[in-house]
Amino acid sequence: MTAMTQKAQHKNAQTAATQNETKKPRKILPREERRQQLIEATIRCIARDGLGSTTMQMVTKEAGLSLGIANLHFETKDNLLKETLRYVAEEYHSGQIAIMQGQETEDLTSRLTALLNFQLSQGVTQRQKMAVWFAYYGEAGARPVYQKIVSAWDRAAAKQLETLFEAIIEDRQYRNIDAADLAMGYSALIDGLHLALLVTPRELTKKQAKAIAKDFLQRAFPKHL
Amino acid sequence: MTAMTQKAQHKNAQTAATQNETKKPRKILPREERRQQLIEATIRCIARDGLGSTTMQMVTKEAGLSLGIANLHFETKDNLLKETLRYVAEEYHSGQIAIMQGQETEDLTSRLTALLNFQLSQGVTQRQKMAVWFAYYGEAGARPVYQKIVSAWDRAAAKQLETLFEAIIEDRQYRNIDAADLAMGYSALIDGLHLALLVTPRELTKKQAKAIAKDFLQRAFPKHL
DNA sequence: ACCAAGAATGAATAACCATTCATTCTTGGA
DNA sequence: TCCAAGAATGAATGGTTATTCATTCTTGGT
Repeated sequence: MTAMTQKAQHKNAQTAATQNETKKPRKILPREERRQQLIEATIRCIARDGLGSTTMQMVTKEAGLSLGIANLHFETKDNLLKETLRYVAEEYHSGQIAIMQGQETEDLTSRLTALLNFQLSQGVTQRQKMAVWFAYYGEAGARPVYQKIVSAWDRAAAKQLETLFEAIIEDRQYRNIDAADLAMGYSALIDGLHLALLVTPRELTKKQAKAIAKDFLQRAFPKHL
Repeated sequence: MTAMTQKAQHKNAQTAATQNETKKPRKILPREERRQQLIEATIRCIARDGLGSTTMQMVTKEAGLSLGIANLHFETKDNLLKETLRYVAEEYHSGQIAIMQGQETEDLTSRLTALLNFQLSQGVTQRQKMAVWFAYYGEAGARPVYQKIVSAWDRAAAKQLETLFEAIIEDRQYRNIDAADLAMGYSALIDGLHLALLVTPRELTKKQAKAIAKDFLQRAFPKHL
């Protein structure tokens, strides 16, 4: 390492994210923008190659940047992965919560269908997102940090769903229904459908998944659906 | 680092699996026995440390054996992981199938509850098993091999469940129920409950999970449950 | 136009890990 | 009892990866 670094000329530089070309015009951007860029590259890598075999080299190349940049903005790989999970968890859960407590409509039925449509929407059910989601769940058993990141959002969403179900039960006086249990069951059903869409997409279309989820709600709340 | 790594003598040797003691009596066993021993050690490692950070060193130490033994019996790490998944998948799915097509009872209702009790039994829902299960699902998006290993069993179990539901529908002439969709919904619910038991065990007991699954079936087949 | 601050780069480093294989040990058959 | 077959061991190897940091480049303020 005493010798000068003579980098010679290798200028094949393919910046995958935004298709650049022959050279490499170094660009300086604000911290937050770079972080976002790296998080999104990380999502793409995890979806394509799995959480286990995603490397810094892959992520930074996917982002069209240099190897050292991830450590510059996230300190460690571990941090980058945690921030990526945080981003995906926040996107999904805050979307749900917004619908459930949103003022757009007081109508309980349409709020319910809006929730269902969001949970099985194109945006949420794209392979990329679901792959990331389950990659983290797969490691959650061994990494309490991941559980902690998700659990705060998760609990909030569960609470909201329970409240919504309680309102529906009250609205038309359903009998022998426990809002908490039903909410847990519905959430589990949605998770299970996401998993099926990811692992066996041949056996289940998104349309079918929606029909199945709607069926669940119809059986529970026949007076509303 | 050109010098030899002279880590001297560290003979604390703890063979975690079967608590051995001071020395190390080498033992020779038939191939199948060793393979099983290593698969079980692998399961424990994946559950404890995650699929991503499970190393050969950990697995062989967990089994109380030497580093080279896994390669001796499984050729590669990749193979060991595949065989481990195959073992877990077979155990779970063949258990289900045995119940569904078993001759023990012709009674549809008790067959249904037997299935449910198995799917949420102590054996199936122990952290160790579920952690392995979801660790593999997490990588399935990026590793078609894993999908293939599970999919054959999965399809068989799905077919059986559909047949069972068809028989139940026929038995008491339920109307407006699609056996295939309902079977898919039920399977998704069970998967989702397994996930919840793994990731948020604080929010869901096994008893609760059983109640929720039974609830689903009761709503679908009120004349049977 | 110029320059200092600091953003970006990537070669080098140090650590880790799967796999190999020379050697040691075990055991069933003679 | 003795020995050959082959099971088990673990140090060594080669490849991969996260992380560091000296160097280069960009840009906003003057």
